[in-house]
Amino acid sequence: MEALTINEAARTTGWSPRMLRYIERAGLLDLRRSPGGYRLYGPAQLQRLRTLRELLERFDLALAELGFARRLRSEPRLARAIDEWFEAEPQRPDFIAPNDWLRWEQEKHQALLAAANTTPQLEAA
Amino acid sequence: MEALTINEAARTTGWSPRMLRYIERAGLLDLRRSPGGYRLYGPAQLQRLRTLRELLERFDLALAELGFARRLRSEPRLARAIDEWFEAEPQRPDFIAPNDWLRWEQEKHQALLAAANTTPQLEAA
DNA sequence: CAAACCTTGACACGGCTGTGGTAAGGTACG
DNA sequence: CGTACCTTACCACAGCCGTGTCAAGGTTTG
Repeated sequence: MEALTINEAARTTGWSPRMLRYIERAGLLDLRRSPGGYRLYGPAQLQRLRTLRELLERFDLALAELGFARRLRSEPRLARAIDEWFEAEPQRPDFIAPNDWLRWEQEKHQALLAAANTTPQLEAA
Repeated sequence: MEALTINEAARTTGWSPRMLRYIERAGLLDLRRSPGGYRLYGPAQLQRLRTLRELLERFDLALAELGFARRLRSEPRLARAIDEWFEAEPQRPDFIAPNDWLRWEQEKHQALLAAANTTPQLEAA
């Protein structure tokens, strides 16, 4: 049969079955299905799921953000419009503002980390 | 004085003062400040705010998404990592899945539109 | 100095994200 | 055919986004 069903895939990738369905729905992974409709996970999909996990963790990304990245690649007009907006008017309000946004991003992270620290955090069994 | 304070800027851009502060905080607009700390909006900033509004409407974007786009431009490693992820394994699970994700995106939009239709929707005065 | 305006910080609220459940019903396979 | 597994659909819930509003206190300017 050479392809895993959802629970098996869940076990070998670390995602919950629930999330595997969610990820498919979010357009981040296409799967084939068995004649009866079962999701089938082949080696490529499994690999993709593992790297997905790494990617999200490494950069603290959300699935929705990847979804947006995906949209950027599939809508060149959108990508161009955004580029133009950022490019326009070097944003210098006479005094270059010290990266206030970095602080803002970091606050978010700190909140997350604080929450994570109080959580038991299951290590790989 | 040649620079507007927040309420004046709000009136001429269509954003609420609240949102102007939010936009600054989200890192989408840098401003200079008066000696006393008042936000000062010059012509460049006002223009930027107007085009921002257009951009969001035209592509149905969220501020957070622009924030992410900004992050993409300022973190090349991140951008590369994401590119690689999407590039890897042409995602063909043997049968190319009919764009399920398009439907998913459209559902979101439909919900939004439905909501918008029941809303009075203020035309440019 | 006083009136009008600004600042930050907080509470509030609906809507979406990311998760976890559970129920009702179909599939796989010994 | 029965058991174990899968599917979709829905409820739930914390946390963040986009907004509004209000309070306490500083700034501007006549």
